Amino acid sequence: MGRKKEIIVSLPDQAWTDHVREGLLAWYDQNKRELPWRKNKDPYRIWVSEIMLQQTRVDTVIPFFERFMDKFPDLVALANADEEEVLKAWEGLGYYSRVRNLHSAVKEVVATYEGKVPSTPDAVTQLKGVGDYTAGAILSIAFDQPTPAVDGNVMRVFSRWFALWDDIAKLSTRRKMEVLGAHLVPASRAGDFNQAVMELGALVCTPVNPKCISCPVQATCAAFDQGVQAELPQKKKAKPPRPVHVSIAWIRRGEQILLQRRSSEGLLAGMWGLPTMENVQDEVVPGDSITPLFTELGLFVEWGEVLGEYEHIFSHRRWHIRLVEGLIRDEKKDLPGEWRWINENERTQLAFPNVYRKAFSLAEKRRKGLSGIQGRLL
DNA sequence: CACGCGTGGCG
DNA sequence: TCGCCAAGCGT
Repeated sequence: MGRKKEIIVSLPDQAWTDHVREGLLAWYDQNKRELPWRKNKDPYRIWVSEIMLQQTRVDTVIPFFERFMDKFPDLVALANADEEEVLKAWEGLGYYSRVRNLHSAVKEVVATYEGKVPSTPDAVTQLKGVGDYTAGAILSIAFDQPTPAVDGNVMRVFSRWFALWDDIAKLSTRRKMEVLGAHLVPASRAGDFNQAVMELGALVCTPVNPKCISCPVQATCAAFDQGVQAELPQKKKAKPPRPVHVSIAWIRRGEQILLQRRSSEGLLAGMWGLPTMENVQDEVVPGDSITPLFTELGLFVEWGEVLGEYEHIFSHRRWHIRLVEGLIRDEKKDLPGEWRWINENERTQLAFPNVYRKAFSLAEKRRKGLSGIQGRLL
């Protein structure tokens, strides 16, 4: 009563384990990709790469990682950087709280651990943004500790290898996989072994059309033996993104544009953007209305023409966007800090998520397009 | 446990 | 074209 649910998982015997470790490590030595974070075992570089790789493909991460390392070559450089500069380096990579957590954790390492990434499970896991997987990856890859590192790849590989039908979206399933991983990971080359399983998942044991024909563990794969590799892993389907109607305001004052820094919590936290309103499209009528949002700012805005409409899909929201010109009629007071008038040069210093970069290009294209049409008509 | 949190690539 | 996904974490 009151104790944790026991994890039941049958473990392979020692001879089998020794054998598959050898095979997998040999395959890894022959087939591993040369990746920028594999050049050395600097815990800082491993850490940054693991944060970037969360829910993100290797090919997407590579250029971001290179630029990030040029800008912040070591942990102290990152700790001393301004948050704006750090966010700018993450611009376009998504899941922006990752980098704010990383920045905060790196400062913590400077303050508490003399700038050295801690190497105990408790200390690493306590770092902001570092969960069980990332802790295991850092400890095994950078510090050669025989810790499991169970991510989506590993769960897919294990699900097939051992024919496990548990839903991998469940926490209890991941715990089970961690028990397996802890059993399989060798005392030496722990990091290579963990990366070998992930590399196998990325290159061979892929989500669709796994390349079983060239798989180094085919002979011991339960799913292949039963012909069920296409049905594994079991995973509950994600809910589709919820549609939302959003109005985005393009408000100019001479050469300047009105920008708003988004809240430090929630969607696109801490990023800069254009003034954005949900579910007010009916109120955005060219020629008349003034929204309450701008009234509070002492800003009197008349809606102008609709510059364009587009859609932007987040993981959980589908924004149906109407980009509307706003015409400043009067200004009463100074703007609060999260609001700024910015010209085009200053804009390049700030970090914007893609949804607003699309708005910029649409607004600017639209301006050129209009003058082009006018030129022809007149 | 379920949900919030981005983006780009691929079949 | 579009649904599905990819090296998760915080709450």
